[in-house]
Amino acid sequence: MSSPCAQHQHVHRLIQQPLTELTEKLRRGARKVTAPRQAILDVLRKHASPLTNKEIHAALGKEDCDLATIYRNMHTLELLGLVRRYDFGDGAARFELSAEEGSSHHHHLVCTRCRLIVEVDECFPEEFQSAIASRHGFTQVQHRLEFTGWCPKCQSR
Amino acid sequence: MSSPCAQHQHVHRLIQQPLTELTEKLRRGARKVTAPRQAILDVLRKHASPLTNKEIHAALGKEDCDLATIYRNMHTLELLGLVRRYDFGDGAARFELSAEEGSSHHHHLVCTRCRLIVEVDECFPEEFQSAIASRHGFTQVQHRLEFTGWCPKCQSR
DNA sequence: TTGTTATCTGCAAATCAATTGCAATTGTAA
DNA sequence: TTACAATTGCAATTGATTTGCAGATAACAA
Repeated sequence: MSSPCAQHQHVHRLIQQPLTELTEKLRRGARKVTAPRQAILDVLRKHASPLTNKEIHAALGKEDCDLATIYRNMHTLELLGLVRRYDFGDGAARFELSAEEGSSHHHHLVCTRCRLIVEVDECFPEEFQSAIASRHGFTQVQHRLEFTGWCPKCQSR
Repeated sequence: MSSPCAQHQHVHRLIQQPLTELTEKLRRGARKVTAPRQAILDVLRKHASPLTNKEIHAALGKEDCDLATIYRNMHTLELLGLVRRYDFGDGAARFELSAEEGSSHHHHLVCTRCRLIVEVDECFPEEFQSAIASRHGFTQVQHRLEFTGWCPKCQSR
């Protein structure tokens, strides 16, 4: 789990880019710290709501990269636990930095008319989840909780 | 909204097919009771887990209809509240009869390795949901709660 | 620095779920 | 039985996501 040769790696990193938890995780997973990956994570850091791959692509400025590269990287970043994937039911996956990377664990309230997304802190009780998991013999259980409705502006429609 | 001429309609229905809540709702929504719709609902009645459109299509026997017809009908049936749509994150929507149509309100625990689906009765507390809705000024708020993990058989993988 | 190598990237083509246009068919109400 | 809107089959299309492949590039050791 920890770096095998911290001193040597540290020197190396200082030369190339600032040491962050991000690069730490990438390297631990034998992944390269590439320009597209840093650019994608930068975009996510600057946005409060989860973004689609297309939105991420549009938000990349001079650090532009191929859309396919973004798709591939979102899988990688999700696998390494750097981003969290959401599906709000409109056909496009959305991503935001995972809890360990800035934002805290939370869920979303989505307006089904205008797609406004609001963060919600309420969460499904952990003890209930454990009970469900053990009752069915499941491990590695996580949950996904999403709220949908009409936001104030869309109610008169 | 209510039947304009209940007596006449009743006779009519008895001749064509048994009066059910299904046909009742279809007619209330000015929808026709067609063979594909009855066949789709029959398939859903016979299955415990939510099915994809493709699975429904495959399960239709002699009552086969075009896949596009199924897609169109799932929208209609969802709109009328006859079926409930789920998204377990593997790219294909799934459907099951809604609470009023046999099954009770519940959520799912899905194995991310073999796609085993188990029903879960635990639910997000109603009072919390109301609080969230009013705090953000939303109305028509519903929630989607899904659990994912590894089922007993897939844990050794 | 330099070389080696596995990982990445861009580009184009391919998938796959879901949607849509249109002409023919069918359920409903009168 | 008639009239008409709703529905269907079929083919073509859309839009998100994936994949094959050849040419870069980051990581690491010499």
